[in-house]
Order: sequence, then C-alpha cells, then structure tokens
Amino acid sequence: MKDPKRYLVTSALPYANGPLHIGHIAGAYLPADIYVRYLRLKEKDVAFICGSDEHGVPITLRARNEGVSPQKIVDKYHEINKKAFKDLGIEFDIYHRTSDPLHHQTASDFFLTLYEKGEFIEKEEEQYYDEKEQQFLADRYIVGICPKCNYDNAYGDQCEQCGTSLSPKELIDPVSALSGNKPQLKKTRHWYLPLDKYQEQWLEDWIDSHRDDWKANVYGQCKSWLNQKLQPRAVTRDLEWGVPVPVKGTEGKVLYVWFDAPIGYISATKAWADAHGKDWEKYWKDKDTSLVHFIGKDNIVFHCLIFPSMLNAHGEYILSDNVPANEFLNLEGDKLSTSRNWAVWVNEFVKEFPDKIDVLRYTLAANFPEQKDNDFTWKDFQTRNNNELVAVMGNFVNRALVLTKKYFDGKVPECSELTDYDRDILSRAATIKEDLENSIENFKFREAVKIAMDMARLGNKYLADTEPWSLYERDIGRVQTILNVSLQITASLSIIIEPFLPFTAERLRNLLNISKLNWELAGKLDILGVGHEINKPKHLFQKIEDETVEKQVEKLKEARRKKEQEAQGIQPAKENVGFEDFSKLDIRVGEILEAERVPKTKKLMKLAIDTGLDQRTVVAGIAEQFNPEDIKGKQVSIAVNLEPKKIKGIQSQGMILMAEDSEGNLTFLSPGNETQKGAVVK
RNA sequence: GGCGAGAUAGCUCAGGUGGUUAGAGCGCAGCAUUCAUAAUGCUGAGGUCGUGAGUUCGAGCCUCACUCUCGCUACCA
Repeated sequence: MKDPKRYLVTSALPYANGPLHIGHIAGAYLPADIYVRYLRLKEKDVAFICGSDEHGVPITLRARNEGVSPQKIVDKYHEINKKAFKDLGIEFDIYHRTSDPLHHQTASDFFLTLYEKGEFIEKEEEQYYDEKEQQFLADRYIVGICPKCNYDNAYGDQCEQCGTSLSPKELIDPVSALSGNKPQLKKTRHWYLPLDKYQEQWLEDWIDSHRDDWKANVYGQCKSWLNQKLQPRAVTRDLEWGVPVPVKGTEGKVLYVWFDAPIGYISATKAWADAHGKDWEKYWKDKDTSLVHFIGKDNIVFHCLIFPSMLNAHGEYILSDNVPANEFLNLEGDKLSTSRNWAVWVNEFVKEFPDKIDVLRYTLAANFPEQKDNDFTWKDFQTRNNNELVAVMGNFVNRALVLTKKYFDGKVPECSELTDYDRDILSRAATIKEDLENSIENFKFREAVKIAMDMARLGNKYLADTEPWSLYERDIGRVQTILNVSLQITASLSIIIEPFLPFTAERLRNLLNISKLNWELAGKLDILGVGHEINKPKHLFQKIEDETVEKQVEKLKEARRKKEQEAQGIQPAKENVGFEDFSKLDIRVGEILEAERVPKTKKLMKLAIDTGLDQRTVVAGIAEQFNPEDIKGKQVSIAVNLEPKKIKGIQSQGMILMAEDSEGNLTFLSPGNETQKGAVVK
C-alpha cells in the first residue's frame, strides 16, 4: 500500500509457557521493532501490537504437572517475556494478554458475530470423555500406548518417544491423564470454520493477488496449503481453560486457541486505544490502514489463510497488507531447540551482556533469515562487534569527536566554503538515507542494516581523504569545515541507527548533546548549529575478547550435554500382565521370501513371509533402515494373529517384531541359529 | 511419495521485468596513513553462479530432468 494514513503492526503473540530465545526475536519481534521505530521517526501514525497468547492445552497440562493454576503459569511467563522485550528495546505500544477480560469479551463477540451470520458448520462427533472428571479430554490429556513404537506414555496428539503425530482414537488402551480411568467415547457438538468454502469463494484469489508483493516463501507456503485443499477447522473444543463459547448449552466448551489468539491483536489494540484516547476501529476497519503481521514461518498458514478468513467472514475488517514472515534462525550450525536446550535465551543474554543489547540487535538484524534459514554464531557476534561496530562506527564517531575536542574545544566549528568533494560526500549521505528508506519499506532489513553502516564508512572515508590533522597547522578554516561536515554525519548517524541500535543512538545523542531528531534531517548539512557544544568523547562500543565468546559456546554445549544425558533413559517397564494375556499372542519364526518398497512412501516395505503355516504379506515401517535385497532369506519373528489391516491399499497380515533403541535404530528379532519355519516363540 | 523454499567467492549473504568485465561485508595479500579502541582508507587475489539438457542473438535469472539441504504432509500391525 502506498502512503497509508496509518499503520497497524503486529508481532506474533508469544505462547506464555516458556521463555524467549534469539530465534523468536530474529523471526518476528526485532524486524517489527525496526520497522516501527522507522515509522515513528517519520512521525507516522502507527500502533505496534503484541501480547501473550495464554490459552490452549499445553499451558493447562503444564499447570497440572506443576500443581498450580494455568493462570499462575501464564502470569509468570507474561512478566518474563514482557521484561525480555523491554530489555531488548523492543517497544510495543502495548503488550497485552489473552487472559484479560477485554480479550475474552472481544473474542466472544467475534465468535458470536460469525455464529449469528451462520458462517460456521455445526458437527457432532465422538470424543473421549472422562466420566469421573465429568469432562471431554483434549488430545493431550489422553495417554496410551503408541501404535508405532509401543511407548506406553504417548499423548493423544503425539508420541514423544518416536515423534509420530497421532489422533486419540489411534492410541492403544487410552487412559485419561486426569483421573487415570479408561475414557468413554461420547458425542459432542462443535463449530467449524468452512475454510474449504472460503478457498473457493475468494481466499485463493486473494492470495494470488499477492504473488508479487509478498515474499516468495510466504506466497509459496500458502499455495502449498491451498493445493492440498483447506478443510473445515474446528473453532471450539471441550476444555475449561480459554474463552467460553458464548452460546447457551455449551458449558465446558471454549474457543480453540488458534481462533482466539489472533483476535488478541484486536483486543490489544482496543486496550491501547482506550488508554490513549484513540479510536481502535480506525486501525482495523479503515481501508487506509496498512496492516502488517510479523511472524516466523511456522505461523504463515494462520496469518495468511486462517486469520484473514476469520476477518473476512466477520465482514467489517481489513485484511493484511503484508506478512513478511522470516525463515528460521539456527545456532552454531544446529537448529534451535527448546527440548534439546540448544538456544540463547533472551533473559540470560540480558543478564550476562547488559551493555551489549545493541550488539545482539545488530548481529541478528545482519543475519535475519529473510530468504532462507540462517545461522547465528557467537564468533560472528564477536566479529560484527569488533570489526564493524567498534572499528567502523564507534571509531568514526570517536575520531570526529576527539578531533573537535582537540581543535575546537568541543564546539561545532563553522562551515565555510564546501569543496566539490564535500558536496559529493553530502550527496552520498543523502543517498544513504533514501536507500535506507527503500530497504526498510520493502522489509529488507539485512540490507538496511548494511546501508546504515555505510554512513559510518562514509565518515571514515571522508576523514581519511581530507586529513584534517595534517591541515591544522596551515589551513584552520578548511579544518573547521571538514569537522563541521564530519559532525553533521555523526548526527545523521544518530538518526538512522535508531531503528537498529536504539541504545547506541541514545548514547550518541548524549555525546552530541542533542535530543531525538526527525528522520528527514538525516543526510542534511545543518543538523548541528555552529557553536553547539558537544560532550566529552566516549567510546560507543567495547571490544569482545575471544574467551568471552568461547565461554558462551562452551556453555551451550554443556547445557546440551546435560539435557542429552537426562533424555537417554531407557523406557520404563510396562505394567504386569497375566500369562493368559501374553499367551494370546501367537509369535512365530518366519522367513522373508520377498521384499520390496511400497511405492510413494518413505518408510513402508512390503514383505512376503513364509510363516511355516502359510505364506502371507506383511507391511512394515522399516524401509528407511533396510534394503530389500539385504533382508531376503532372513528369519524373523512375526506376530501372526494380529487383526489384518490395510495399509496404503495393501492387506498386512501380521507384524514383524523389531527391537528399537533410544535413537530409533531397528534390529530384527531373529533366532540365534537357523530353525524351523513356524517355530513358536514363547 | 506429494507440496513449498533453498543451493552464487574461504565464510555469511545480495543479485526488480534475461543483455556487455556476476556484487557486498567479513577473512586473506599488498600499499597509504596516524586524528582514532593496531582502529581507518585504497588496491588486489578468489566464483565452470548444485548437475545435465533446452528456449534465446544472449541465462545466475526462463523451461525440463536430476542431486543435496530445510520445512509441511501421507504411510509406520
């Protein structure tokens, strides 16, 4: 959108059950902050919205595990994350939260509007219900044996042992995590958002219309989902923690967290507008507002397909102008992982490097994963600091200030006649400002940060080329002009680095003894008046020693090692069963006669087995680790009296027994020496 | 397997609508310089632009096939 009347900028709502790491920051928060700080310097009307996403099952589960209320959990992380943002200089206009009554009201109203317009589909279906606790069980609240790896503590949505995603009905011997009882299937009613209908009606066209102005990864991801055809998506679920469904007779139902979370942007805007005497509706409903969502790539489908569907179904809202989603940031060559404890946590960084916040901002911005996944390394952090911030920017500012102090007692000297070269430098400064505008407005922040640094490079070049120190004896007038120009460049610098390095910008303003200036002054010659007195020069940045970053890398590896050791445990034994139960299983020694991969699958192998009783076909998930030729003629153990099941259209009559270690490596259970086919294993 | 994104200098990455000698920063080599936290400036070496075909007068950019990496997705009795 060209020159909108106002901007509404959102950053993905962090989920309030854990702290933030640099991957989050690089993905959705720092880019947004840079963008917004720029807009503010241009005195644009902008609202920068964020807050905690505080509903959903993982929070309730965590609360239960820790024996506290969900509210206690979200209160804790809301404060931690709010502080983390503040410490990083990420200045939202409001950091709201979805457990706030205003949000409940807003989300509730939103649902009701769609409900009354008849946008939803109503469906009744069977779900597991815990009689004792009198409630339906969320996927996560159902525990059972994983049908894949037999892990006996698998959740209804996923097995943590083997990583397979599951649905509750697939679990063997499901048990309620609440009461420990066996849950019953019971009918329940839910509402669905007909995304398939929207896809046909307008959504796909809308996405297509953004083929050229949205980033390739964003557009591509959307198309990928659309190609697979969107399905109606449940808007409500049976759970206590969340926004209650505002319809009679729906006790125990809340809005699905994916539905209420993005509405959090709206309620946060309301809260902000209320507090500042603004009209929130202008920001959400006026066509002249540019709505921009900053997110990580994992959130693309929600912000580009689902949330717009909700807004459009409601009817009064504008849709997003752009969704500049970033890819993922890696750390020291490995992907960031909370569970493997491979991360740089914001709260820890802030504690250890309170004076290096801008160094982190700079390093992250220079490495934003804008087009593809990118790597953060501590070595790079050090290099960027020492070779760029210290050597180029800090050094230039220091040179200009020290020379001024030395020659003119800290007062801005007069600017007399400009040479062609001076003019050339100044026009290049003006160009830098324009290039910077272009980059930021097109969400190219890596490029922008580089251009900002060019201002300092320009200053260094100017000093090197004009050599005021060698002119001082013979042409003091010229020296005055040179330093005046140099100081104007430092003043420009203080403006243009503000979006990226806000703390440094402030320090620089203090050195120059000026207040915050409007963006348009950048590149101008008359920012500092003649005779204006600057403060005593001080270094903007300090060098970082090798051992400092080596220590950080060591700390990372140590944390990971610890975590790995914790995780290496052998699966605990299952409950005892009677001999009767055991003897129900019929396991035989069989021989693999034929083996071939099932086409169009990654893991499946079709095996012909001679069981001694008969020849039969078995499908097994072993194709990733074995070649068909290598296993022909092998004697294996096979469960022969399992109910046959069709897999990928092939009738599988039995199951090959495999030993699986903690890393998922498979080994056949074969007899120690060749034996009779059909021999009974017992 | 399907879909999407990526593969460009030693490293991290840029390369609107195809057009003459493919760019930046860092690293490396040489020169200059001393106001500055041995910081700065200039110059230079370094690339068969994943592989193989094709379209075109001309392709890093377009088409097809293939390889590798990452993500989503299906199968896992």
